[in-house]
Amino acid sequence: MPYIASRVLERELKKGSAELLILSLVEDRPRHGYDISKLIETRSKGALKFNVASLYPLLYRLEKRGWIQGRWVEKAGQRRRRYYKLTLEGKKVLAAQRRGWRGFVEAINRITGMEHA
Amino acid sequence: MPYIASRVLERELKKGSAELLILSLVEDRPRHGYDISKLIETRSKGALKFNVASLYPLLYRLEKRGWIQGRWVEKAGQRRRRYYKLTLEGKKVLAAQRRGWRGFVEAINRITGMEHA
DNA sequence: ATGCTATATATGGCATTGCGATATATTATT
DNA sequence: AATAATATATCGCAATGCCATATATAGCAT
Repeated sequence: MPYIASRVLERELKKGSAELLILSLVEDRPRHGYDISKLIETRSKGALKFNVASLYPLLYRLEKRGWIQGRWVEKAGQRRRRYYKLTLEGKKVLAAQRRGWRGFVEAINRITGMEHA
Repeated sequence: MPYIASRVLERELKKGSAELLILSLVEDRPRHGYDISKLIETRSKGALKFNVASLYPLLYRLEKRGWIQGRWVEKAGQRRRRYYKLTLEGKKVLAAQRRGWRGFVEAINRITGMEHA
């Protein structure tokens, strides 16, 4: 029963940054859930992997809060997709979350002695 | 009912990095719980605040895993304190967690477009 | 035909766990 | 006498991440 610490850390950390990730990814263009999950995997080079059982409920929560707005898109020969776009309110939240993220990283680095990271 | 996004983010993120913070703080010298909680507050300039109802159970968990080792220190005119020191196993875990943290930050920055942060 | 993989969304339910609230104990300050 | 700071401890609720599973479509291999 080896305890793989860094993997645990990453799994735990992903939770808190999930909103920031999603909001960032729908910033430039509307995206559907599966697209978001794949983007997170590829852009992080496999370091982060979003479980769909976490992703979809989170998308619903963000939409309920009015940070993203979804609409169904039907296309022949394709399963229907729900594309989410960032709302005006969402833009403000994203800006705040980016500030929060930066401040948080600085705080952690200060405490753990990783200034130069 | 204003939704303070960055505060939510920080609270959520703190969870995952809690182990890294504690292990880092007992790296140079043994420290007791209250000391650790105060250090996190001061070194982060108030950005991070550890709830004691989270801190103490976490210390027990880390000790149970063998990453830190505690011992009671009694001193006249003082409430008894439990000083935790980093074990050999803990040192390895801390190194792995630091690598994990760095990789995680890089992954997030890549995904959210904050390379230059 | 059949099975497997990728795409795409959805959810029941369990297990984890963060934290508000509260408690106990000692010392110093007002 | 009351309050604040130091120091550790825990009950119990609420939040939520994810395993497992389900549904539906399309492409490709066997």
